Amino acid sequence: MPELPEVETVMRGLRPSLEGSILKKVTQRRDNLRFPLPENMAARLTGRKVEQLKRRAKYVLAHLDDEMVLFFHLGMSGRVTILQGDKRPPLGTHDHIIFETDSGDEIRYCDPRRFGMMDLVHVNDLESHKAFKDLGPEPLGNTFNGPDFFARIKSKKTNIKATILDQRVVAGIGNIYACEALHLSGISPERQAQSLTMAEADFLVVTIRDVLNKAIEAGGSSLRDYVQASGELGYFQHSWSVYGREGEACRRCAREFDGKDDTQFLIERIQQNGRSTFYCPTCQR
DNA sequence: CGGGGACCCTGCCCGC
DNA sequence: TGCGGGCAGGGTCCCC
Repeated sequence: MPELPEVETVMRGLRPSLEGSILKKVTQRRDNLRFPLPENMAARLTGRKVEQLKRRAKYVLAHLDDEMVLFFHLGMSGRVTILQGDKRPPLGTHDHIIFETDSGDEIRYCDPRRFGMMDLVHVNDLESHKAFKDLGPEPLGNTFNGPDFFARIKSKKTNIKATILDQRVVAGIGNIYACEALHLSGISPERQAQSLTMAEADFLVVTIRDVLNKAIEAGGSSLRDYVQASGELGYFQHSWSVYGREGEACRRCAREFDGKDDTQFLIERIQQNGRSTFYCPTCQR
């Protein structure tokens, strides 16, 4: 689930509990996720103060007071839960790492499939780390823009869907928002990336930003409820335009063909590079 | 090098 | 009710 907007929401949700707090106790319940966890991670983190939380692509980074940076990725099934006060349900099988702060908050990192990862590196080694060295621009930052994006894709023969999922091209987009952005922009996921015109590339950049920003807003608005209710971050309700809507009427066509029978404009599902793509063959060209 | 497929792991849902 | 198959929002590696 966690794509850029969800990871941003998780990071923002963690800030009140972690920024400026001291990690009083860290419990590590297994020695690996997708990759081995850092040697003696719990001991190395205990007593450290978290100075600042940041996000890069789909990673949350915690800058510590000893020039080290703790960072994690949620993979497909990772979740973070904040527990406060007396409400402390028993640990589940997949609660792998638990952080307790000096103000009494408990943060649980849970990941059933263990496609997530966590690592601890010196701040000077961050950019050269395997996780970050090949990442493309942040889609919501200034370096992701029409001209640069167009230049990056102009020689790519692969389809545009796989291209915007490629973290080296632009960082943080996952399967849902790739489908959503292409739908909103009216571009077929099957188009070769190099076939996009400058105007189309430019518009796709705008729609990617738009889709991500709106999702972050939606996450932010449900975040307060989530933190208070269950403490669980990152999973909020959403109504997608195309994702998961195979066989249903295209909302974009329904708008454009207002008054006509919109049941003929149905969302289809295809496989691209081993993953499902949802799109409307009528309005995505 | 670019591109596509296999793979890592668990849970869930569906059809039989 | 049990079981097998397919599917899931991730990234990495390996081979062509």
